[in-house]
Amino acid sequence: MIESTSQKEQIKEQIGFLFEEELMQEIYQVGKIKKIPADSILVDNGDEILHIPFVIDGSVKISRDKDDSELLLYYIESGDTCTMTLQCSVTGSVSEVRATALEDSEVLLIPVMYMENWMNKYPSWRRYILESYHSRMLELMETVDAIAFMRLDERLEKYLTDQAKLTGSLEIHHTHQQIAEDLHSSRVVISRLLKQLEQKGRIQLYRNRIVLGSI
DNA sequence: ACATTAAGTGATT
DNA sequence: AATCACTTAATGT
Repeated sequence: MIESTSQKEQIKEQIGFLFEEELMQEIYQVGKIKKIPADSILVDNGDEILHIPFVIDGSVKISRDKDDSELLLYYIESGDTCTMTLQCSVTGSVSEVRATALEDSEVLLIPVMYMENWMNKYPSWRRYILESYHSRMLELMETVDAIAFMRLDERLEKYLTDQAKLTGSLEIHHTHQQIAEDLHSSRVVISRLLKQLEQKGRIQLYRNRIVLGSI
């Protein structure tokens, strides 16, 4: 239950234009706001999905996690939701992915029991869910393309610019190790490629910090 | 001052 | 492009 007026305002701003007023009222009734500190895990591999998370502030990274190694799939920004969790909510299965907050973020949690009901009751909800599936699928294909057709150095540059666009900052606060994990490579390789980019004048390197020259 | 963690580098596969 | 082995640099206690 969302009571605070300011929180309602914030939700309305992020997703209000998507849904009719009646549905918004239901969302206020059953939704809960949760704050997610940067780098904390929202949903992990194998977790049972009881709520559908909508990102209303910040951004979340969705990654595959297998045998201690990771691979970044895509990001979720404000107003979006993760399709994997939608899938799980319907089938009652567990999550196949991990969701990590990229920065301090806030999510709106909706218990899954309302999902099907809303699918029938609200066309706007149905449309939103289908569109969400579609765009997540497109993003996934973009990552598949990148893995299949781009060299690692190109992928790294794309990773850096994507990250910058997402956070609206030219500074990236990740270690080389973390970047290596996202790209499913090794720290040494990433360090070398970053060094090359620095020598080309594209970026500047510091400890725990990378500054992009431009996007 | 010392320990820990992040980043840089040559050599090898 | 990955891994090993090692060095150097930055940061925390």
